[in-house]
Amino acid sequence: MRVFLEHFQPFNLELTLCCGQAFRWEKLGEWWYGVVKDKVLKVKQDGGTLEFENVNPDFVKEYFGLKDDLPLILTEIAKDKHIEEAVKALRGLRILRQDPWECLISYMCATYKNIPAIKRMLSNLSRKFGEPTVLDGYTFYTFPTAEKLADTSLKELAECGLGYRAKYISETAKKVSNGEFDVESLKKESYEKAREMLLTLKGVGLKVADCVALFALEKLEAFPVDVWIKRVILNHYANHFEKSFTDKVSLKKSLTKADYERLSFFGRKYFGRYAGYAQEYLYHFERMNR
DNA sequence: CAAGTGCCTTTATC
DNA sequence: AGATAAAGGCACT
Repeated sequence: MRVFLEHFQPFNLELTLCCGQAFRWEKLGEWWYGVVKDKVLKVKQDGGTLEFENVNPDFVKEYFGLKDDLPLILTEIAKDKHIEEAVKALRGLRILRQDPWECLISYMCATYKNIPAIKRMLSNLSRKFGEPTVLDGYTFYTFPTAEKLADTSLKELAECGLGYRAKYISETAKKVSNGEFDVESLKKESYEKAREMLLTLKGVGLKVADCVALFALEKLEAFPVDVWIKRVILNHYANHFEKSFTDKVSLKKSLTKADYERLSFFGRKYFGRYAGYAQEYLYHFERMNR
């Protein structure tokens, strides 16, 4: 099946899958393969056509953020020369609508890790505790359910390379599987409420909560601040803060809660209701330019 | 090649 | 409130 993209432009599949928001997509030959919920998706883009198999068109439009009015969003966030440059370079990058459970665990794994390491942890977890599905001769694994991870020993989790994250993930899996915590329902809540709820989980700080809000809960105003975004702000937006603040932030390697909130709040106010899009364009642009 | 630094941070403790 | 240390282990330089 295919979607003709004329009503969904701009869209760039490669950028959307490679910008570091999702960790389990791989390109095998001509096609991109990824597992979402219990399905293996197979996708490729030929210019103005998005071809896919194994899934219905509406799911594709939803998952790849094709329903977002990207021309409007890019116009709204293009507040200055620097982000204009990022938008120009990365036009077509969209925010995915990831599965909240998988996204939560993914970003809990992501703390203090680099992207290759995050990919390895998630691939280990899926291979060991997910369900295999074969497509085109390749074996893919669903992401393990909360029930499955709740029943997995800390030792087995640690063997996936999770380190100290294993106990937080185990604890969260238990809360989700026994119904004490409902990640899915946070989609219905406001950004503030969803964030507050996420922060009650151990292993979830401001950065992780903002990532889950943005990448899975449709809170496009969330503005996660990591080391890269901190760098962007110090290099291009320092004039929005007093010098004593930027000096302090650039000296210390980690952000205090208050520092984080200030930087994130700046992003939300300055870029507006689609600040999350601004964040992702700035993030990827900064990394691209090493 | 070795060794040091950095990593889409958070928690615990003071 | 804010500073500090610790927490896997791999990738990059």
